[in-house]
Amino acid sequence: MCYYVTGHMTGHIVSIIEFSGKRMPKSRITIRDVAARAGVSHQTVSRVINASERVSPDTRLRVEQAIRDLGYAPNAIARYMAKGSTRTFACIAPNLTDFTFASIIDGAEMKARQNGYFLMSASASDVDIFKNLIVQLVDSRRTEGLMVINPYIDDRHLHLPPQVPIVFLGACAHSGRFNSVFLDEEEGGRLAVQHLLDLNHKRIAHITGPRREDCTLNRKAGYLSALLQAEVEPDPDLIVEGDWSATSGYRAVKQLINQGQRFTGLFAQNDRMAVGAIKALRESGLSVPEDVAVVGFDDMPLASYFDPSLTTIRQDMLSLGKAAALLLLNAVKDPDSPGVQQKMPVELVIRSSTAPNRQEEENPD
Amino acid sequence: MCYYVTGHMTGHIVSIIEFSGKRMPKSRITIRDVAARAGVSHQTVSRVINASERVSPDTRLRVEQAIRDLGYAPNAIARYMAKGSTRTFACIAPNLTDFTFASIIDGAEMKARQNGYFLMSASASDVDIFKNLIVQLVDSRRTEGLMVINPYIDDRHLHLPPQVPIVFLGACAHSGRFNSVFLDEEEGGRLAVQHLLDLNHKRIAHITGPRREDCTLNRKAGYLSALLQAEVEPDPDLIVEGDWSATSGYRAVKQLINQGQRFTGLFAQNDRMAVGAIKALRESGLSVPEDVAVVGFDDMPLASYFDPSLTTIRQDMLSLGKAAALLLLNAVKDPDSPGVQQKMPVELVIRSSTAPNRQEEENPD
DNA sequence: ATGAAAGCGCTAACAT
DNA sequence: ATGTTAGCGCTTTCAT
Repeated sequence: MCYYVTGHMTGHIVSIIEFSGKRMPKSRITIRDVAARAGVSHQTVSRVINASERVSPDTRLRVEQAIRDLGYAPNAIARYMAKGSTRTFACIAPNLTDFTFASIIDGAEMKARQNGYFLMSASASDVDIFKNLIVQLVDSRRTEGLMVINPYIDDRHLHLPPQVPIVFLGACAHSGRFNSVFLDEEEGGRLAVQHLLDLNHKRIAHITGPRREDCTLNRKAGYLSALLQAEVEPDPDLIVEGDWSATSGYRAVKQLINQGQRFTGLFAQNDRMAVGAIKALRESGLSVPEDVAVVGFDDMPLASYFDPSLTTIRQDMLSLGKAAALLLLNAVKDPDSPGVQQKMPVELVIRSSTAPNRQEEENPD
Repeated sequence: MCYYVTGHMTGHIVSIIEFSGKRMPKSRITIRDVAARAGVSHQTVSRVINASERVSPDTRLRVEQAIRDLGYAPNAIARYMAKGSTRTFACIAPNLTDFTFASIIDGAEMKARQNGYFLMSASASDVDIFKNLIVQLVDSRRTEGLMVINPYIDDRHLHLPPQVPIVFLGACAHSGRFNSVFLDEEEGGRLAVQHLLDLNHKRIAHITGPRREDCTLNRKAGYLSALLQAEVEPDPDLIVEGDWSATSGYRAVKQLINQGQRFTGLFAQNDRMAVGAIKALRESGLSVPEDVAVVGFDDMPLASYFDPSLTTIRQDMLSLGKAAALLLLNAVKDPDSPGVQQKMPVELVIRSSTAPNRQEEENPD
């Protein structure tokens, strides 16, 4: 039951309703109010709410009662101002909508909260925004630790502040000053290509991410390493650079086909490009996996619902986020602890884009 | 170039690197340090950093120089402690990974930041976590405003605090105390079904979301309204409840088919269920759109890359988030302002799941 | 076991 | 135009 008056189709402000049931008078119940009511000093109240040592069971009860009576809740700002700690971490990502980023943030937020920390997340599409965020978040001491997702997509890693512990996500830190949590990208590439080799493919095309990103290089290293090990000569003409978008995967395949390249296997560095590639292959009259077997990377949501369902490399982004939060928590506890580089495992998920008629093992959603 | 030592396959901590380039000595440069160096009172420094009124150009320069020399940055906590304002909003969603939620958060964060506010986001999978978050965020005055995504998925809307302005996202507030920003769900349902009717379908199946959610009811109202207007008698047997997951869409269709229901059109209340439904249809030997035309809802990422590409209802979640942030900003400025209910437009996107051989208008990624 | 005093870093309200 | 005095709501000494 909605009280708004209509105005549909055009969208936008529809109606304004009764008075806003005026909010409470900025409830300013402080530790002193509680103290007064309990007939103790404000300090005793402080001791009680800090679950601290020596308070007589009797007064503790009285104070607790007063707290309940007054509906008192400690002011976190004042508290952390006195302590000099905000119990807040921040996470900066290129955007918040990419599901891998979102999963990382979700995981990190959970783990942080379990430990009494909050997480502010912000998106920085370019370096200027990033620099600005650093000032707002770190220089002004709003946060005690920083998570940076994809620090190497541009020069942002050159603008990191010295005051707080930092953890990189999705890339191994090039300097020991920082912590990092990242996937075993190379192993992922290797698993993907090994799988294609096992299916007897020799000419395996490769669509990479943007050249400058670490992750691109590492996945490609895995690709090369698998070929090498199988004694298959890599063909540079089969490697095309994309930009992670489905469209770029589509274009990459069109390009390969226009160039007359022959290949029966294809490894795309993410699922979106793989999906775009499959579309282009079909448009060219090639069927997947019969003519070309395709492997992606990410195991994105609904990867098993594409046609054909996607063989891909699976990772646990939630764990990545949790691990990052944990590193930050440790670094806050022990500021002189060394940077830790933590590599997370990946896993091959075989579906129909490489294995026709294979019984799907599950349909994650 | 990573300095870590190997340890691949198994994952987890890989190596520990050189000393952490010890962080700066908790730089505690305050307004008074600056004042001393500039030879003025701390209050004058405060005036300068607040870009405020009367400071002589001369002293202003001196102060600014001192700030630069010392690398001073104002402490946001202290500042907001003195002012009683944290310049922070919070957003609570069922999870952070759903792309619609993530888009809302991204949009809200941008708009908030443009206006000097930060956004903490947190996921609350159940009511207990939600209640706990309210205490941590609102009662302890960490935040000045609250965004709640999907407040009606459970009883969480009954636990909203009175101290701060609140905006609901994805559902119209049942009470005027709250603001809300929501889609024109009913219009979406109508557009979807009208489209199917226009294609001459009469027997149109409907897969809904969970019964208790507002959004489910509203989309269904649109379905019914379109049928009614076309003088097609709704058949309750064609309506099946899902849970938004692709699997539930799959099951819904299996159920309809097992019951021997006949239908040539299908409207699923979100794209994931639509995708699941299509899979089930195909397994039953029915082709889409020839035997059954399918419409989804959301225009999720890669919706145009499924096979067939998905006809669906598009919305602008980023704008939804921005609008919500704006409402909060207004409410903070003017605490006695009434609750605003803002309805956002939706749009039909026609692709091949209803229109065979249609030239795709674009391939969003 | 409890209280009093000082201060976290800043801003607001009065001085001058 | 600039300085002085009080806090914001809490925690941390240090007394008692």
